[in-house]
Order: sequence, then C-alpha cells, then structure tokens
Amino acid sequence: MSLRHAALGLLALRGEASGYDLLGIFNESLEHVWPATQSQLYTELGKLTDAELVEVVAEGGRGRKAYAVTDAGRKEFEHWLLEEPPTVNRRNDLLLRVFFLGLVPTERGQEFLRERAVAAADMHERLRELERSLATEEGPLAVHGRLALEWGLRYSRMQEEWATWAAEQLAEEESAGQRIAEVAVEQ
Amino acid sequence: MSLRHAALGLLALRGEASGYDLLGIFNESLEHVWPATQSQLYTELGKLTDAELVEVVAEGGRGRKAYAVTDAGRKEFEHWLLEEPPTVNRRNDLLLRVFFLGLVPTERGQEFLRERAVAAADMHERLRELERSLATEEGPLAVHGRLALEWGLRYSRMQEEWATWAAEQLAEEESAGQRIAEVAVEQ
DNA sequence: AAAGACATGTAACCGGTTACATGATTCG
DNA sequence: CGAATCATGTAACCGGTTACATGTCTTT
Repeated sequence: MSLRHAALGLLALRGEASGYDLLGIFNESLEHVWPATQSQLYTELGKLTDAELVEVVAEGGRGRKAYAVTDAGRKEFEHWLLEEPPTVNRRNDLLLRVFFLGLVPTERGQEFLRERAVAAADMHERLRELERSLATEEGPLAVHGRLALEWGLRYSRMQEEWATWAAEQLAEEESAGQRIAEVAVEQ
Repeated sequence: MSLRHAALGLLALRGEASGYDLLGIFNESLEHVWPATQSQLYTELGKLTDAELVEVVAEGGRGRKAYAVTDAGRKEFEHWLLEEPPTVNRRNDLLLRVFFLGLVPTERGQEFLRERAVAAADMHERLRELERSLATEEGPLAVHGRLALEWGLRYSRMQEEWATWAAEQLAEEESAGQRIAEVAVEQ
C-alpha cells in the first residue's frame, strides 16, 4: 500500500498540491521508482481524505482541489518511512526464466543471457546520461535523487557482470559435459 | 502473467505433476523467485486446461489430477522464455523511501540507510549458507539454481555497499551544509 | 481412532491497469 | 475558433492474497 505513502510524502514535500500536480511528479521524478496512474491517484486521494490523512485546503477553477497533509497524515507517513521495514520485491521475471534455461539448448540459453547483459549495459548508459544532465542541478531534493540514481547505476552494472558471467558458466558446463561424454565413448 | 508460464515450465521439467506437486515446488525451489498461493495455482491450472495448454493425463485417489503440457503449451512456454523480453520490476519500495529521506533529520536518514546495509548483509549471509548446503548437490537443475543464487549474492552485496556509501554521502552533505552555515555566520 | 499429509476448489477483497466520460481554461 | 492543457471522476477487468470449505488416504 505504498501509493498512499508516496502521495502523503509528495504532499509533505510540496506543502500543497492537486491530484493533477501529483500526477506530474509521479510521471517525471517517480517514473522509475513508483509509477501511478491518474485513475489510481484520484481514487487514493479520495480515500486519504476520508481517512483524514489529507484535507482539501483550496478549490480553484476547473474543479481543481488543492490537498495538504494533516497532522495525522504526517505521522502516518513518518511511521511508514522509518518504522515499517521496506518490503522486498520477491518476484523476479529474469530469475524465473533462468530457472527454466535447462529446457532449451545451451546455445539459446547463452544467447538469452548475453542479451540480458546488453540490456543491462544499455540501461547503465541511459542512467549515466541522466546523471550528466542532473550534474548541474542543485537543491536538497537533488541529493536524494542522486542516491537513487547511484543505486540504479550499481544495479545495472551488477546485472551486466552477472549475465556475462552466467553465459560463461553455461559454456563451461557444456564443455565439461562433453568431456565426460567423450571419456565415456573412449572406454 | 508469469504464473501461467512458471506452471507450464514446471510441467515441462517434470513431465507430469498435480497441482499439489507444483505447489510444493513453488514453496521450495521458487519461493524467492516466483511465489504462488494454492488458490491461484489451482485456478490457473483450470484456465490452462481450458486454453488447451495443459491436459489432465491421469486421475488418482483423493481427487488427484496429474497434468502435462500439450504441444501448444510447450510452444507458448518457449516463446515466453526466449522471445518475450523479461519485464523489469519498476516499483522499488526502498528507493521510494530514499526519495523522501530529506523530510526527516539527517541522523534518522543515516540510521535508516545503515539498517538497510545490515539487512542486506544478513541476506547475503543466508544465501551463503544456502550455497554451502547446495554445494554437494548434483544434476542439471542445480546448475541453473546456482546461477540464480549467484545473482542473489551479487545483489545483496551491491545493496549493502550502496547503503553504506549512501549513509556516508548524507554525512558529507550535512557537514558541507554546516560549513556553509558557519561561513555565513562568520561574515 | 486420531493426526497429519494429500488433494481440490470457491468467494471476498485489494492494488493496479485500461478505457471511458466529461468539462473548463488558456493560448495561438 | 480550435487545440492543448488543466482537471476530475467512474467502471470493468486482472493478477494476487486471505480465508473458507470439503474430503481422502496413510501412518501411528
């Protein structure tokens, strides 16, 4: 249930914002960390209002409603941020496929892993570019954004190295299997 | 929609199995990669049967049904495995919190990051133990399991190093901020 | 006879996605 | 005037979780 806390956090950062404003932040700053759809966000703001964790502090043209966190909301947010242990993402599509790689010829498996290495390298490069474009920006928000960016850089690098290593492992495994087969034939 | 493909893959590996058998595998081998509940698995086997990707090949006592993949199922599975690009998990609870770390005192932020480092180190150690217990096992399945395990080892190591680094960054940022404040006071 | 493993199924709910629906204001 | 942007809301659907419900076979 983190969209709720993401919304609370953004309102805490901004002081006050409309659903539309928050949606912009989700699509820009939080796109790679916690995406949200318009539908979901408006629904959640309704629920947050009902739970009195946020309140409408102003209404403007075009039906605009500006929200702000209440004291209860800020408390709930800080509890989530520091007290609740982050939930680890247990499902991993990549590793699930790796688990089944024995069902296809070794060559196809290696190909798959090498493709993953390339994809990870691409991602790394895209993040490097983002880093360069962010280098000039200042402000306290930028500091924490950079921590997240560095995580992405390290993650993509790890993934690339692992995939390359894993492809080599498959090659070794196959040649070891062949040697055993050859010895068996010789005897 | 990967539970579907996980089930197909397990049936392809096993040749034939019941829902109950598959559930055991999900709870043991796939627990950290793609967990599944009993409810979900039985429902999915029903859908797979309707779609003619699997079929009931035997019925035994206690209402047991043994399933096997059909040709169409095997084709669908291999297409998923090698052709469909793995979907990247976009939501990251940890990074979402990092994004908001500016809302609490630097000390609390550092504390949070150091806790993450410890949690990652713990996970690393648990995987090391798993590795030792697996060292004696043989078989083609073990090879790919080891690739996944190595991913986990590298991931937890990366996370630990990153969290430690990030906590240091916050410390530096704060002392830099203080120096600026001190200079401002002196002038 | 009781306990535990084997075995399957359904219903309610929840978070999230896609698509549908509507309207106001601003800018060129 | 028309297009783009601002702005909010609802309904249907989907994958996944929790809980409920039922019954059989084996082992002690």
